[in-house]
Amino acid sequence: MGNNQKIGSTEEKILEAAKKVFIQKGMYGARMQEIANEAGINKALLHYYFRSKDQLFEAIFQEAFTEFIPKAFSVFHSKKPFEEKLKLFVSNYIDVLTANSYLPIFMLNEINQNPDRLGHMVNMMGIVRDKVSVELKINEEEGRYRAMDTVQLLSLVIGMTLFPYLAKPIIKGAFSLDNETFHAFLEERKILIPEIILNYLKIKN
Amino acid sequence: MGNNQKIGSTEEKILEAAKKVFIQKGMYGARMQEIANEAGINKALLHYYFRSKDQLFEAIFQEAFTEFIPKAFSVFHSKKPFEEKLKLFVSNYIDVLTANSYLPIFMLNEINQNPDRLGHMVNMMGIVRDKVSVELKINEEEGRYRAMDTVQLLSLVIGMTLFPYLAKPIIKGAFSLDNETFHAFLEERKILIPEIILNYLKIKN
DNA sequence: GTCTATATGGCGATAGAC
DNA sequence: GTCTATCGCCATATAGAC
Repeated sequence: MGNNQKIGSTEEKILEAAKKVFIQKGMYGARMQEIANEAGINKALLHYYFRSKDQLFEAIFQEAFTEFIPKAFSVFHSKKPFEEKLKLFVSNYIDVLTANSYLPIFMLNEINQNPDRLGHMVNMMGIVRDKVSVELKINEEEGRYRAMDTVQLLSLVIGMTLFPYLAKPIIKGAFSLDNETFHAFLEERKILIPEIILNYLKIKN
Repeated sequence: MGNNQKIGSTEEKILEAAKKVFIQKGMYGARMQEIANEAGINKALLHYYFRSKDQLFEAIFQEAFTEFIPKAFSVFHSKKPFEEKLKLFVSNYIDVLTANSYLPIFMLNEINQNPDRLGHMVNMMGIVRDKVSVELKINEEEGRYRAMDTVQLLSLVIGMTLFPYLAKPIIKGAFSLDNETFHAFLEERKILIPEIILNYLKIKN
């Protein structure tokens, strides 16, 4: 393992091109010819490096899974206080998503069409839930937070954070936001989302 | 216009089958043969009723758009107080989604791959935003709510509500929820989501 | 490793009998 | 309206020269 392919190597050019086309068109909409064009090479070379379209797709999909998701959830493994973790997660997640804005809808769609692809993600999310559970419990027992189900909390935060990327064309179209305004809209959520959640969790004196 | 095709007519059987297959596999993953099998008829009949695969797809897509979306957002045209509208919207939206749980990921994905398909939705969402804006403004001026951007509010509520349907296999898999538990999880959100939003909006005395 | 040329199969679409 | 048979294309995949 390890990313010690030369930068600019043919294999890497193929992976870049395939990522772009697969994410844009999906597994069935993508064409091997288009990937070859995008990579500036011949169609037959794709089969030389990756035996089939399926295997090329799987390489892209797994790469997204093993790099993207862990990066987004890494904060939960730190030792910071819960409120800080929450703020950092949202902020960090928004940055990662902004840099890969077409990845989420692609991944969700492919997982829905073939749930077998879930793989390791299941374990990772389970660990995140357990860690968050412990912190919620402590805060609850010490009278700072109200009781709240961890799965609800996580899915609310992730839902709020992720949605603008999934519905980007709808939001931009329906509310006539240009790129700059849309970006500002996303940035604002780094503050807004933790604020809303913490405001609900915290018991007022 | 008008749904006065006989129930069980060939055309309706085709539409049912096409809806099922297109939603499951997407535009490019779907096969005309599979739709024909699902409808219990011959492949050639599909072309007799709908000239091409594209036109059949468009029929399905537009039906989802013109029935599903307006139903979900109809509450905002009523005269109830804002808090009630919010609660009804979330509750009603969850019911509509539960009855069509594979529709959202399908629609979002197809819109992302071809944003031209947005069509009328743009106008409808614009109207919803304007109505909500007015109500937020009144509540703000009368000192009950803090100031909040309408697009943020709408996208937070929709994001929280929609997300479990988009990530259904992930949530069920990662947190090992069976069907019953997952359904209870969804029901709980009818209360939770409005509570969180209103708790944030309302200014405490 | 990289290319051109070609094989192979599948899919959307049509022709034409009934 | 509904079927069977078939066309024509295009996409994946392979063969084989360089």
